[in-house]
Amino acid sequence: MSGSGDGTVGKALEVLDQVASYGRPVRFSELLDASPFPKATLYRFVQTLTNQGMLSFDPDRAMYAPGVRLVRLAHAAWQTASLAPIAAAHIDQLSADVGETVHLAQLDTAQVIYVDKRNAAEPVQMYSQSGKVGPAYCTGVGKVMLAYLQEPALAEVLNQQSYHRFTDTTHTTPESLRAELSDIRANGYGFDREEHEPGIICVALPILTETNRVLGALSVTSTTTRTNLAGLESLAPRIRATAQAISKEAASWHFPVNANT
Amino acid sequence: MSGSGDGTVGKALEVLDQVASYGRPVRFSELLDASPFPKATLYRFVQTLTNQGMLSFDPDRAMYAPGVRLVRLAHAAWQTASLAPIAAAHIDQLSADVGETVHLAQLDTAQVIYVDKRNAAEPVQMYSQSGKVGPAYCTGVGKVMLAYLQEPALAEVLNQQSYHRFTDTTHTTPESLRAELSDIRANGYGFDREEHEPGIICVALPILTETNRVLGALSVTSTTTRTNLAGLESLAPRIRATAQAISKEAASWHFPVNANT
DNA sequence: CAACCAGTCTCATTATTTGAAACTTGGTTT
DNA sequence: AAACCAAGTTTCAAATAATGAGACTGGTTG
Repeated sequence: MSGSGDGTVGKALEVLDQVASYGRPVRFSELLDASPFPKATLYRFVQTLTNQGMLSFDPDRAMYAPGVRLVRLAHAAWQTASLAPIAAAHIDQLSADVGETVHLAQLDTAQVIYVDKRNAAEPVQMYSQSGKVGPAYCTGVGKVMLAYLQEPALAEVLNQQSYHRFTDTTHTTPESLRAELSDIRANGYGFDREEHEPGIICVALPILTETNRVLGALSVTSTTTRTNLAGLESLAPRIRATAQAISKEAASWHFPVNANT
Repeated sequence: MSGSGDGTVGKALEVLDQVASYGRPVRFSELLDASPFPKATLYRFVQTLTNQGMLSFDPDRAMYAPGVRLVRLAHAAWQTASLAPIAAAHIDQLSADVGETVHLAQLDTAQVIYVDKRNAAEPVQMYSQSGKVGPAYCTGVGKVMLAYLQEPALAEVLNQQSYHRFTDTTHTTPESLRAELSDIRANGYGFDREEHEPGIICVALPILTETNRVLGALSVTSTTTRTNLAGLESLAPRIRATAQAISKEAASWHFPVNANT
């Protein structure tokens, strides 16, 4: 009942995603080869998106790329809908205190989107860092967000995971993942046990509303050469304080809904 | 023949823009009041966009905001279609050399989008800076980009400007603007003569392809208390060098279009 | 409890999307 | 220079999806 199937708009956005997925300008024919749509249909979508500014077309090379209008829209999204502006000061502090890399992530349907990051060494967030995506089933931030999803949605999201085995600790079935999710709910935090990349471990905590809806997640990442899970676990209370501060600020932040007229 | 009129997709994107324009979460009824669409139609658009992840809906407050999917798409756009990644090193250098604020902008139909910025004092680009928009007719970067637009498009873009008088040097008619555009073509650079904000002046140069298509623009901004137009004019050759370096790099950057199969 | 309002849903009508196929363009082969 | 080929563009009747007035629902107000 969802996925990529609502009407013409859904199909057009599917095309947009496809173009974005190449990470470089693409030819029409390349898109066509990989597209479920017939030539004329795909062509019309690409035309429409282009003259809407969602795609840009380089006439010299006959190639399409994501358009600048997206940059404008994303600015609005990042400012309004992401936790990043609220969280910025808090994660600065957190990163300074723990001396490790901090990630701030949100859930986009079945994927994790990193909306901000603090590198312990080089404490500067760069635009190009925001917007990166990752799998939900094998990252710390992904799992803690899944753990607090409500049931109709959770089942669907679990189905959409790829369960690709990156390392030998990666979850490869919805069942084993589900089991860990209830552990996470019990503890209030979760780990990445080198499930995505060997040598990389993290602790993650969810950022929840008062009604326990998931807003996002925080993680502190390190390597097995510098610390271990117990070491990271000891940071959980400190991270929780940050998560709660962010949540509290988010609750009071929504624009004053002033009385009508 | 253009504007916001292509089919269902165009209308849906119009709604998306509308939501983004508030800069805060909005109620359905607020959107409805300001919308050309009838209730049921607007409702369907908002639903579709929401379950596509282009909008997010906060069920606690019954409000819509731009969705995180946009952040993901914009990452791709910024990386692939904007000059920012290519230009970064060049504008670092430029900003250091001239000791003033440098802007990198691109044209989104009729508006200017700032895709990167270097502040002389605090030399760090922040995500939240990228994506800001401004008027084309009264900014340095805007005018130099308009100056190199080809005629069918130029006429249309000139029509879409608001010609709001911000200061007493602001252009208020397409004609006076057109006149300045030909000066700009003659010189190869343009100024902002306090047209947007009193006390703020800048020099701007276009970034062009070999075929003279507009890729973007660079500007160096200062204040009337620190310098004057002549002072800024003397920086033009230095800025041109940067613009050319960026253009050259952009030309060779497009992904190697490797032979098929 | 009646009136009201925001938000949601229905369904016959209407307009738009669809896509096979034909055409155009520009480059390459024989 | 004719024939060929691949990429991109346009056409048009049939199929499908969008439209929007109005009905419905659930919560709030006087």
